[in-house]
Amino acid sequence: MASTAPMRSTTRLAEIRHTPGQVRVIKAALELFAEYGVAGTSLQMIADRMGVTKAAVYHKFQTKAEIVIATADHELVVLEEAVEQAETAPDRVEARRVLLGRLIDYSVRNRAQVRAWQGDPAMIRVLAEHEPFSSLTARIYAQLVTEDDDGDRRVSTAMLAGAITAVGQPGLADIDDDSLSRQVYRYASRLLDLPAA
Amino acid sequence: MASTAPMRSTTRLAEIRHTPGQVRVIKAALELFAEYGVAGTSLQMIADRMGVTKAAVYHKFQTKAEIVIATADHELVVLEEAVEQAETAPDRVEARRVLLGRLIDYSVRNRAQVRAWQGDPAMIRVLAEHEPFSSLTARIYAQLVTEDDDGDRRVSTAMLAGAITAVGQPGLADIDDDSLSRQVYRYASRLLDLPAA
DNA sequence: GTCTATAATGTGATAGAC
DNA sequence: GTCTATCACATTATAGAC
Repeated sequence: MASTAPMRSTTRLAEIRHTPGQVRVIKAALELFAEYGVAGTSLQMIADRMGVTKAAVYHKFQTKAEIVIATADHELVVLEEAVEQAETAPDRVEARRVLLGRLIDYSVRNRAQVRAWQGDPAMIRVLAEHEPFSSLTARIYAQLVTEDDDGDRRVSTAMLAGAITAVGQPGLADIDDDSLSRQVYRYASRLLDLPAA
Repeated sequence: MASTAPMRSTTRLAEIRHTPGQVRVIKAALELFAEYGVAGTSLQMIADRMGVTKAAVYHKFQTKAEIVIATADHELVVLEEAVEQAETAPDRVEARRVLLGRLIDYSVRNRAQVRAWQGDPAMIRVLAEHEPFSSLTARIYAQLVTEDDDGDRRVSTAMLAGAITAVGQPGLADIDDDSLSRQVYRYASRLLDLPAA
């Protein structure tokens, strides 16, 4: 938050490095996870989409869990940047505006992935034991929810998260990114009692 | 809707009958789907939870897809009743109030399942080809979205669906059903421009 | 880095006895 | 209704050649 020391993750996601070969695996895996879910995606499917064999994939990552974590780390870098920017904002309201705007922007521009992700039990299971993720989540919530909040803001924040990730619904596919972002931001501001932008 | 003929599903979900043995499979499957996702749940896991063998499960349902559909049908009966009630409401606003209230009530009281379900690619894949489900979805949206709506209400309705299903988030587990329902209803009313109850 | 080949196990599904 | 036993195949993962 703006007024207290930011909670630093022990590992900064942006510092995690992947080889070009690993990034190719990550991109293929991300598409498939969005389409079939983590549990519904096999290493054979990843290999097929890359046009190589399973053994070639295993050369870059030793287990499937590692691939899941790598895809998460790769995507969450954007959210890490967003929360870091919010943590330097001059006041709480501005911090929330910045963070909210970037969360929505990211979600809209990665609709399919965001939708598939959140709620995927296999992904949740892996991320729950992944320190950088829990740390990042805590930082985001620290910006959006004040410590003395009653149930109200906790509920509205949870609903906000659900509402934002709803941008991936098939029925909204024809709405362009900018227009959708603007509308989502407006409704999200209502939920958080923020003045509309 | 109140003013036009309701779109009838070719099959009424409430008329689908399951044997007691089938219902036991459905209950076990629902728990496991919520915990591991559809793709992450094997027939062996279902059998283990029931304390029987796989063959005993196959005696009640011939394929895994049938189990998935049966769990959906079993749960969606409640939503079918809700939309049927809304369709007999005297006007649109009242219809929306009724439907929204029942959707929220159902979601809150079945938090874990609702959260796991929506967004599970394997579930979506099966339901997409399942006529009673697409028919039911169409009826619900017909109540919540008017035909001449611009993007605005489509977006707010999508966000609403996401927001409601967010009640399953772990951080809200300590909030009791009634209190959570009330708060969600209040925020949901804002999104739909309904007068607060 | 990528391949073929293979191991060990899990999967959906079936046959037939009780 | 439930069981044991089994099938054909998919799965994660490894070994070793090129």
